[in-house]
Amino acid sequence: MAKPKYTSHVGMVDILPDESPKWRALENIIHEEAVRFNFEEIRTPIMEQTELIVRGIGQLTDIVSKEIFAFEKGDSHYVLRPELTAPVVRSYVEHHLDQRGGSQKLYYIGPMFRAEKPQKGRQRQFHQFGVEVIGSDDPVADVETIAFMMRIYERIGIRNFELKLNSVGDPESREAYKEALREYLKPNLSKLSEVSQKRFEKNPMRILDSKETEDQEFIKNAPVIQDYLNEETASHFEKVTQYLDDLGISYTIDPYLVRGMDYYTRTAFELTSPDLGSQDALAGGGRYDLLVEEIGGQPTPAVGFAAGMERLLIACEELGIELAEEKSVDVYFVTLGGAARSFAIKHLPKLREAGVSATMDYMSRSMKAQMKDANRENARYTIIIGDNELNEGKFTLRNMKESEEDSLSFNEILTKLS
RNA sequence: GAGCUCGUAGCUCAGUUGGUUAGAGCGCCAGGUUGUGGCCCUGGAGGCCGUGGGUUCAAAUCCCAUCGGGCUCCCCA
Repeated sequence: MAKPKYTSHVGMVDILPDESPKWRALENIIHEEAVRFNFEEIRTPIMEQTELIVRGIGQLTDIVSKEIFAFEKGDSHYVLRPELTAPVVRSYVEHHLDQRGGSQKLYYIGPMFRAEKPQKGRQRQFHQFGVEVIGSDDPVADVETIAFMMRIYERIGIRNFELKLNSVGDPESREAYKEALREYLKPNLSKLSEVSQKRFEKNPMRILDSKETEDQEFIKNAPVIQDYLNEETASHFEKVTQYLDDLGISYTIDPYLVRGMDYYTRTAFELTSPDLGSQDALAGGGRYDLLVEEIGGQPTPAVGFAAGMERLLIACEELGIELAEEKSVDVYFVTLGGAARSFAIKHLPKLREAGVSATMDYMSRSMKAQMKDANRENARYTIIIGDNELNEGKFTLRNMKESEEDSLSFNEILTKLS
């Protein structure tokens, strides 16, 4: 097939009419559950200042170092947002949302951008939904965040997954642990992979997350952060696990779980699914108690997660879960001749005002073609209008499923359908 | 950034050791039925065989390059 002159950019896909209903169904579920959890929606711009993303996520992360779409215009440095935690925190600080009182329970749905090579479950423009609870230190916030995430999958019917949990420590225990880790790795530093060596000074914990083969034997026997958590952090983590147990949410503790963004502290979690292939992370998140201050606000604890919507839909596909109902329309006007067409166009609004979805042929086609179109559109009823009907003021209402017809006035039809 | 693999109609795919006007199913349009959809029958439209170059009397088919898709590694949603 010859390539069309214009195509979408690599890794940026159109959501076509056959696909969009399931997206809307998913969005509706997220909005509904958010209401039940009393989370409020926040919408931020697609672009942010480059500096915010670099500072927020971390200079050395993969996201910032190689996956960002950035450009300049005049003196401004724009970046297409690769994730939404840093932008939401920016908004929180910029608009003093702390002044609304209490903790802010925010959620979002929207497109994100990362300049990666696309593959299954990975696009350059993709969609996430997520939650950010800003202002609470309480393990309840961690667990409610996780519970919201799990609730979405539960409601959709995706149950085949693993929730991995870890604590990456507060600043104090983290420093102690990093020191121990450096101490442990130092003798073999030159044997580690290049990436890991680069991370050694600034972020040795990411080494634990390494998939490089030469790193594995050192990771295997590395000290575990749990042994370095101070009392407060350990007790926070224990409360999180206890609440999760109370809720019947099962998880596995993975002491080497380290997430891709530098801002995480204490609770970290990740949800993976065997139905996804190699890009198996459905969702991930954790606490980021230092980020608000890093971005210029008051020291404020926070926790959140982000979930990939394409990946969720892939899992649905694998599991045979249909999110959207078949398309349909209540009424299709089948018109014969100009008078019938002008009658139809005048009466469409009356049906719609009554809450009945209604359409008609736009192409002046034969009756047979109109009936065929009505069938394709999955119309519940056709209203057939010709000269006979117009003269008598009675129209043929055809039930398409039952293949039964009635002769009724328009008002009778309106009453019957609304 | 690296590897593997695939590009033929809107979609899914045939196309023999290179050999005349490149095919099927589905979908689309029309007719069979001058006022009735789905099922059926008939017909039609729709192809620079991804693109460029090479080999050959002859290329969808062989070779090279290039672009695009899919999958994998890395990393992440």
